[in-house]
Amino acid sequence: MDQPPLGRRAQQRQQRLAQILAAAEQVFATAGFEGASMAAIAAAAGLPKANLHYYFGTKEALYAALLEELLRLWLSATDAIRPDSAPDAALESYIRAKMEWSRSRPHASKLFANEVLRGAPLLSAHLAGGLRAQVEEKSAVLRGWIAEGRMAPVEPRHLFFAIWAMTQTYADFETQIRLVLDVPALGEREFEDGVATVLRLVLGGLALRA
Amino acid sequence: MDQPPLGRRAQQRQQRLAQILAAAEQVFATAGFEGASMAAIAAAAGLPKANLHYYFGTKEALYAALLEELLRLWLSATDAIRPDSAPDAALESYIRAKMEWSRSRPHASKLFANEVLRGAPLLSAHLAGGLRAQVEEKSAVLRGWIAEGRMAPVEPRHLFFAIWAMTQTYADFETQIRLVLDVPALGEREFEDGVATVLRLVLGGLALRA
DNA sequence: GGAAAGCTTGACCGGGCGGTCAACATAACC
DNA sequence: GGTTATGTTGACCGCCCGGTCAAGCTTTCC
Repeated sequence: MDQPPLGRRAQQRQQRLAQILAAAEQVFATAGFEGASMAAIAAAAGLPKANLHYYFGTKEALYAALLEELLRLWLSATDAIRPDSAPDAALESYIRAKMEWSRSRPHASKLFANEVLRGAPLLSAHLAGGLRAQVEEKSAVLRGWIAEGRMAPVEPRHLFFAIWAMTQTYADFETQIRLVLDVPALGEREFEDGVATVLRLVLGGLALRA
Repeated sequence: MDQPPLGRRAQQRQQRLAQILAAAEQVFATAGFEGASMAAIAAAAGLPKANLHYYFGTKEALYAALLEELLRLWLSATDAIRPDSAPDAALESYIRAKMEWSRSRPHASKLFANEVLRGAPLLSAHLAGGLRAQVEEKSAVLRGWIAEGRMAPVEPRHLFFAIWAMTQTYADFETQIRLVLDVPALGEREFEDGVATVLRLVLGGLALRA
């Protein structure tokens, strides 16, 4: 919005903040809030520990800042679901976006999973607020499609739960999937198979496919 | 297998072990391994902390014992999937069993989720061993059904990932589901809707339903 | 150029953690 | 009943954690 010349100081500050947040995302995601130590995050960021406290104050504040930032991205994925969309194309686009998010930002997904597992102490307000409102809005669209006979009848909110679960599992449970598939890491192949499976279940289950 | 008379001492020992494991399951599930403290588990069990160490030695040993016990139950749910079963009945039975497990033992499911999120440091051997073998075995059954034209072609292992994700989400992400649905707790109604949704997606997606 | 404001960092602190132990209590065995 | 094996527990320990701070450094502003 407003960046006049943006002085050298402000520039370095932005970079430091991003540097710390990136390190925190990685450490928090795999260690959880309690398991992560400020020392470990500092080491991952290549900065002294006291520096993190200068910018974020407390561990919890750093964690909260990270969650807020990621939640903004997370909520912006349902754009394709609009009343005038074609149901199959809209859902396919949504599923592909979710899957791509799991692939490109697995740490973010794991971070959410950790937070929700813990009872979402810092996120419950957002879940009951912004997320719930968005689900209600998009559910209304789906109910419209169902009423018009354009897709099979389902409880739309539970459909969202199912889609979230199936797509995020490729990030959150990556370890398990990797070990069962006996591959060193999830690659193109695995994600393509995953997308194909999820699309088949959702589109097929909703009678949006031959 | 072998319980002769089973003396008073051995009886009390069994009870103590169960008592500690039950408390540990609850605390580890919501706090994670690092977040849980032996003091908290002891308090939940109504025993002094030193008593837990007498029976299990270390925190990690207690955690490992718990995981092993729960894994045994977890692996016993695929019994319905056999070559001579009807695909739709077998998968429906499997899904219902998984969903019931999420409902009756949410702590156990959360415990697994926590462990896998952390990279499964204590479970990776079992995942690459027993679980993988079981998935391969059951996948072979599904491939047989597909070859006979009794269900739509899918990568069976990814189908399992999808079913696990959809069913376990009702335990692991219970907080999120509860907040989005705006209910104080997940009850019969919510689980029935969940079962119906998962069944529709899986059976419909695999062309096992009208 | 000099003062003020913002940033960096090693050293330090109290508290809570997992784990230990010695002293005691209770059950089992002859 | 006395001896031994097993269970119980409060008190304690060293360690690592999140957080603080003062001293020094760098940029900004006049």
